[in-house]
Amino acid sequence: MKLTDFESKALEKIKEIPEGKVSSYKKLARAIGFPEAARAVGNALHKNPRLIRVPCHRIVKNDGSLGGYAGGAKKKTALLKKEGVRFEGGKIINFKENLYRFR
DNA sequence: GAATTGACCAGCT
DNA sequence: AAGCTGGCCAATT
Repeated sequence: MKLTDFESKALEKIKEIPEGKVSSYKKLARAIGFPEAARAVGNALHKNPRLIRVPCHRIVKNDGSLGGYAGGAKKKTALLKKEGVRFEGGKIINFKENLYRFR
């Protein structure tokens, strides 16, 4: 199954996120070139090429909430926790500090 | 090719 | 502060 340009770009951008950092769908979309395509980005990740191919668990909502995960939100939280991101009630505590900015 | 869907976002109530 | 509505985008049916 081939990926579309949009998905490819999104995945590439996500790939460059370092461990322990997170980003939002909106910012990722903006990095790609579609500042208002957060929804499309989320969708691209939802029908992920293969789970684990890209650190999609490092992408959360713009508000700091978890959002969703193809393998289960639980897994997502666990992974992030393992990487050093702290959560509280399903939301990131120092979201801003763990936020990775694309260039 | 049109309509529906979905891991979102911002604004309003 | 929490919940609802409308709006944007690409992929799928």
